[in-house]
Amino acid sequence: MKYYVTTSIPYASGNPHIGNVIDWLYADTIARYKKQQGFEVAYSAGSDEHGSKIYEKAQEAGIPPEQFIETVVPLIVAGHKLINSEYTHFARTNSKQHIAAAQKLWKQMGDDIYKSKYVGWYCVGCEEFKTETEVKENNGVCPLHNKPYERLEEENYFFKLSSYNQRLLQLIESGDFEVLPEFRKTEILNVIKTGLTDISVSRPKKKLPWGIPVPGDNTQVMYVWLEALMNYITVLDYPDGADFKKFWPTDLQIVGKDNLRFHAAIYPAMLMSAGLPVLKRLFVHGHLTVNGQKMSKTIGNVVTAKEVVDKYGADAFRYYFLRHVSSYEDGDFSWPTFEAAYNNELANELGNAVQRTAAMIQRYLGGQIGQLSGAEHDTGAVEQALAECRFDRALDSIWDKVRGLNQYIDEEKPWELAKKENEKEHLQEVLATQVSDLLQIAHLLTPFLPDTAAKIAAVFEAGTVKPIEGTLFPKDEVAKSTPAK
RNA sequence: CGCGGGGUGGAGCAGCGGCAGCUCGCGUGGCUCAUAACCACGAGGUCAGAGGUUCGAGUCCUCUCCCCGCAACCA
Repeated sequence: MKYYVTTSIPYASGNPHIGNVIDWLYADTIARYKKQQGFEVAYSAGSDEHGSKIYEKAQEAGIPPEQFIETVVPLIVAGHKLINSEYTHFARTNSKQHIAAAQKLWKQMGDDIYKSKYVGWYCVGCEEFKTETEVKENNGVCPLHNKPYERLEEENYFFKLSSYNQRLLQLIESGDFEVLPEFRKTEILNVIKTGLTDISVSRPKKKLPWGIPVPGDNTQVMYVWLEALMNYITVLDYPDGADFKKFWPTDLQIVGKDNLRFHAAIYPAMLMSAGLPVLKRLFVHGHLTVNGQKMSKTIGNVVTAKEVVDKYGADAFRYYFLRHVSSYEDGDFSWPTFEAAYNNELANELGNAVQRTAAMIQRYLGGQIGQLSGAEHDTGAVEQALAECRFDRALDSIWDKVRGLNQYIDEEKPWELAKKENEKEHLQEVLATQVSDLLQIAHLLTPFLPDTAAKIAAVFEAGTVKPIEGTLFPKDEVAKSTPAK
């Protein structure tokens, strides 16, 4: 039983965006879940290291692009560490392995790639082609350079995407390639139905020196996104590597909604063209807003994963973004909402349930838990939610259990049982049920909040209560260190 | 008529044909094992608007208004 989950790789031009981090969070949660279920799991992350933006940034910094990307990759790696994202494979598109494999794939696509001329509006000042709309909006004159756009021809390689229309429709409609959520499937089907056109997949090397050379034509380099999409394959050491043979095809690809077209249309077409099995499933998540606004440097509302993790820890970060950011739609972050979730749910409901249970066992039973009830737990709701990538719902239903436990404690009133000599046995049963519930909760929580789950399990696992040093989700500390905003 | 999402108590959301529900916040009460935590009860909604289908509509259909996102080879 193998499971391969892949995440879109961020462009290595600077610090990773919190949107990238959310990608990893979903992937990591699924990876841990599948591992828990006994699957052998591969989880790939990486960095996209070619293209004009990186080339320009490197020039600005006065260093060669090879060197520039080495300054960015550690930031991406650090981003994973920050939130406890444990990828098994890391794709670097400037690695020898990737370059060689990408060229192999290009050749594998055979006649689907052909040379043709691209004709468009070009601004000599900007040194780039402009879209029809942009040209129209500016009345045919580039506002930056105050020069009219020129009609220009350029030789490019093209990918015969148009010939995959029918096969893509069939693949997606049949569910052989599943697109989640349903409305994204509708969306991409509409796009495909209006007709996909062939797309340019290379650029003249003169204009874009930083890329992978087209095999057999060193005047052209591959378009960045084309070879970037190949990372999911090349990272497994395509075509002969053991990992490729074991893990391909991808079971679940995770992308943001901005990437829908690339990953739901172009990418599967490329795979078909190269004669490879198509990925099985694509999960498209939404974007994040801050205080209801799009995150933007201009507005100045950019929130980084680091700020949040530094203050509250990786598990609190994971908790908020998995539960309170909608898995399907766009989600919002704000400090007050985050802090409310932290205090009410993590500290008061979960943390306190652990604490009161541990304290009562120490006080009433001398720390000895005794016989656990072998009560059956219903985990169907969590499994169902995860099967649909509804991380938010999955945590909702785990929290139903947390609340249920607190209610149970209040109904049974162990502190009263403790006063009655003839209720000793009943008391032990009640407390054992609490422990069994908490162990169950910890088990369910493992993929979502790995550290927290391990801490809870450690308190009760041994049969004797081993209190946590400090507190799960300390409230006071946080209140002190974060004055009201 | 480019494509998609959304408009439900103060806030955030669920419900998608059968008594309007959840969390937060607010009010009242209970409890004392616990991280000033926990539990119960309550107030608060003409489900964006109009029309239609139906025994019955947030829920289906039509139209309108208002938000948001995506796309238009330029990853």
